[in-house]
Amino acid sequence: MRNEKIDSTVPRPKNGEKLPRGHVQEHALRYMRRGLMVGAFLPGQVMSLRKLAAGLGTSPMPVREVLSRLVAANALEETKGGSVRVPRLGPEKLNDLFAVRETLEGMAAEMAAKKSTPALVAELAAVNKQLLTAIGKRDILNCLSLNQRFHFTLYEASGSEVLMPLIESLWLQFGPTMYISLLIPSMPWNASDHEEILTGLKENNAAMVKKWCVHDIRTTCKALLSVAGSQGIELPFARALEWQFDTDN
Amino acid sequence: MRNEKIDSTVPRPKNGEKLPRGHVQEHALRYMRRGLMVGAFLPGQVMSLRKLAAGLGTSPMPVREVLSRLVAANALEETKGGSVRVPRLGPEKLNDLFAVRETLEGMAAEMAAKKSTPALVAELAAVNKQLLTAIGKRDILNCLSLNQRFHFTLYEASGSEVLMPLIESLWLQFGPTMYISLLIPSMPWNASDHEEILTGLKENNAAMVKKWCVHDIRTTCKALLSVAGSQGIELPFARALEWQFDTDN
DNA sequence: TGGTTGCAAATGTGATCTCATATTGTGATC
DNA sequence: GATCACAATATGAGATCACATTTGCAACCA
Repeated sequence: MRNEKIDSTVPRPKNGEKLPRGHVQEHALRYMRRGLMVGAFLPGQVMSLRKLAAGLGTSPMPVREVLSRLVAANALEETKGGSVRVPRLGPEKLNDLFAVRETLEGMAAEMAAKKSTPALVAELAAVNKQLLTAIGKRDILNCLSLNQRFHFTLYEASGSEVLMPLIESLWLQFGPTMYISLLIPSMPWNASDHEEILTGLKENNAAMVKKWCVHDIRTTCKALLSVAGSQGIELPFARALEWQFDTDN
Repeated sequence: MRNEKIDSTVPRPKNGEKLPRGHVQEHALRYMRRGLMVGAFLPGQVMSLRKLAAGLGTSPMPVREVLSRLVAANALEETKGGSVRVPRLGPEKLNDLFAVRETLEGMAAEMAAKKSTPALVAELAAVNKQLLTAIGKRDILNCLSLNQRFHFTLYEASGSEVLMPLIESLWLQFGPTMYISLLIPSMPWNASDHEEILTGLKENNAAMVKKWCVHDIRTTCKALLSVAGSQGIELPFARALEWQFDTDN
């Protein structure tokens, strides 16, 4: 993953080429989701419709639709004035969120384990190897990205079209808070749970996979809570942050 | 609940009165959600942006935003042409959906039981009494509505702001299919599980509440599967149905 | 100096318009 | 009579506009 400056402008058709229907919206949605997941938008930050549209080089129209979807997915919340902002998660809601994560992702992990294939194990092992490398290099952004890829690859293997959107909604909710909070202390990254998950998959031990997946989630929750203030994550230098990220997913 | 013909027109301010911000959208959203829950929209039916807007007496704009949200909540799916339609649920997805229901709603029921109050039990008992009356009168529409109120009242008591939206998303997904399928046979309505839930609440037995809540869901799933074809619910007379419903929720 | 009021910029909402595309209906052809 | 092509219509996406409300800021008063 290259952390090069994003070209937020919507890719236009080169010269008289076809442009797919709903192309702008799709791009805007990816941009927003990626931004939320990678910490480009801070908890509490209000998103201006017009500014976002200007940043993307489009009219406010597609952005409105995208923001609506994100509000519906609880990734954003609307203020009394109709604006939307990134939710600030207090400890109690963080606990709620991660309790549901344990339930839902534990279920997905168990389902995935029951239909595991050598190909899946190989892919997960490869991702985890990259993750270990990123950890070794203290490359936090890649740690987060690869950790997400590991989990989602596993959950996708469950084959449930119902579970995935729900899990994605949860990740979008805690994403901004997590990605910001992990910048404060030097997070002691640890992929040992992932190794246990891989072992469980190889042994076709669904219960073991579920157990360590839940353990991984619980560990993450504790880490987040240890740095989360009562009013959610607060960063004195938050405003100074301006993440640059790319949109390839 | 009165099943009078809905006045789909957006309520306008009487005479120079204040009109709340986002009033039209809110009305449209309620209209759509209600319609999905009460079987006004059939699985497979495509929703035309302009027709819906015309029916509501507004411009397509608010409707677009509402449809976006419903798509994000997986209550609607978009066709290749960009239109949206009510999803048709096959048996496998129905199973998926109800497996997640068991997990999520079982969790909510358990949480609710742990913080149950006499007031909650009284309210649930009252709703269930109405439900029994509706069953006795073979008032299917009220059965569905009251059954929903029973479950949601229970889940709300869990106090989880994370769980509720997810559960609502699930209900919106199977709502149309369920409300249509229950019109085919004379469904043997049975609220005995609800009685067990009430007993469990009174005895502060969270495990019992969860157990019977899951049992209730599983029973519903079996009933749905028994009438669902391989391509989702099919009704020869589907097109002839035109439900009239009111929007008070 | 602290709180309040008033004005101006910014913002979201809803409507209207254009355009490219998808859908549908009709007619010609095999 | 069925199929395919083409035209007419319908539809969604995106842009632009108008307006009421909210927000932010600054001047002003206590």
